[in-house]
Amino acid sequence: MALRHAVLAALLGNELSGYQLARLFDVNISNYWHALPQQLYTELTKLESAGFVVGREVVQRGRPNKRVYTLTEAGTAEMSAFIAGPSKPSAIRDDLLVKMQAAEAGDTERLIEQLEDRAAEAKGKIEQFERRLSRARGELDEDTFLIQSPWVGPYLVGLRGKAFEQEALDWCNRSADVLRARLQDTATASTSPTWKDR
Amino acid sequence: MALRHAVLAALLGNELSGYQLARLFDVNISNYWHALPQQLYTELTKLESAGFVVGREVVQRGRPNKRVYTLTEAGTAEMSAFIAGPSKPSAIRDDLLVKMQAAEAGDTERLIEQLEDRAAEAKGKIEQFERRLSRARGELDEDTFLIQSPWVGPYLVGLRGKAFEQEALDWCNRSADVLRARLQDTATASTSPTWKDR
DNA sequence: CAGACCATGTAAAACGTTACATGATTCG
DNA sequence: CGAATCATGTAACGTTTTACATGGTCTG
Repeated sequence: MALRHAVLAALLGNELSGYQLARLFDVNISNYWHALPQQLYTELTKLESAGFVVGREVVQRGRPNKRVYTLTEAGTAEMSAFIAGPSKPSAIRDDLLVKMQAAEAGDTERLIEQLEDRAAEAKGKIEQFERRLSRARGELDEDTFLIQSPWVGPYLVGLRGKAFEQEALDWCNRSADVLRARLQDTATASTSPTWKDR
Repeated sequence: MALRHAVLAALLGNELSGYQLARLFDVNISNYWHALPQQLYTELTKLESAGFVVGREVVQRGRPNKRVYTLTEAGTAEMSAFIAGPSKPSAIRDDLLVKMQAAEAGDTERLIEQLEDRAAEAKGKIEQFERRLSRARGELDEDTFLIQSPWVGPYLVGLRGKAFEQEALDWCNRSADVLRARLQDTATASTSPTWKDR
C-alpha cells in the first residue's frame, strides 16, 4: 500500500511501460521514492488486477513489444483519496551519513573519497534537474510558469529534487574540507614530534 | 545488514539502552535513518549474540531496570569495514512529494494544509538542531570547533539534518504559496463567468 | 562481436511495520 | 486518577532486496 501511490502518481497523465517507469524511478522519482524495476513490474500487474490501471500491448518493430499502462477512473479516485488521507513521516536512509556519524572508527581518507564521489554525482543530478526544469518552463520565467501552467505538481517536485541535491553537494564539500583540514593537523602534529616531545 | 550499522554508529562512544536508542532514533537519527523501537530491541539482541555489542544490567530505583549496551572491538571493526566498503545509494520516501506530484488529482486546499503542517514540523526540528549544535560547540565558533573537537562526525551529521529541514521548510512555504495563488486565480475566473460566457 | 539498451518477469530471503502484550512511576 | 515516561519484548503480516532467468536490437 505504499509504492502503489508513487506508481499511480507517475502514471497520471503519462502512458508508460514498466521499463519506462523504471527509468523514471531511476532518474527522477528516486528523489522522493526509490524502487527497483522488478518491483515496478509486479506492482503494475497488481494495479491492473485491482482495476487502477489498464494496460495495452504496443507492437514495435526493431524492439521487443511492450505493454503500456494508463490510469483508470478508479486509479484517479484512489490517488485523490490518498492525497486527502494522512501522510506517513518521510523516511530517509543514507549510508554516507551513518559513516560520517561513525567517522572516528574508520579510515578518514576513504571517507573523503566517498564524499567526493557523492559530490560529483550530486553535480550531475543538479544539471539534469536544471535541464528538465528549463525544458518544462519553456519561454516563461519560473513565477509566470508556476501561475499559468496547467500542471504544476511535477515542476514543484523537481524544484525539491534539485534543492536536495544542491544541499547534498554543499554538505559533501564542506565535510570533505573539514576532514581534510583535520588530517593536515594530525599530519603536522605527528611529523613534528620534536616539538611535542620537549 | 543495514539497520545494524546505524545502531553501531549511535553506540560509538555512548553506552545506551534500547529505550534511549529509540528516543535518539526518533529525534536525531531519524534525519538519516528511520527505525521503530521494536526493531531496535530485536537488533540489539542480534548484535549482542553476534558479538558486536555487550549489554549489562543497570539496576535503578524508582524506575524499571534497564540493559545498556557498549560496542565491542568486533563491533568497532565491523563499523570500520562498513566505512571502507561501498555505500548504497541513499533512499528517500516521502508521501508529501508523491501527493505533490499528483496534485491535480486531489483536493488542493487539503494539500496546502499538509504543506503547512509539515512546515511547522520542520521549524520545530530546525530549532532543536540549532540548540543541539550550539550545545556541542560550547564557546567556540563553528570553524574552530570543527578543527579542534576530537569528535566531528555527529556534528557534521547534525548540520546536514538541519539543512535538510531548512530546505523542507522553504519548499513547503514556496509550494503552498504557489498553490494558493493558483486557487485565487481559479476562484477569480469562476466568479466572473459573465466575462467567460461572452 | 562486445557492450549497452530495450523489455519482462519469478522466487527466496531479508527487512520493516502493525498489532499485541505487560507493568511500574511520576506529574498535573 | 488519567496521561506521559520509562522499560522491554513477540508474532503476524506486508514490503523490499537479491538472485535467478531470458532474449532481441542497436552502436561502436
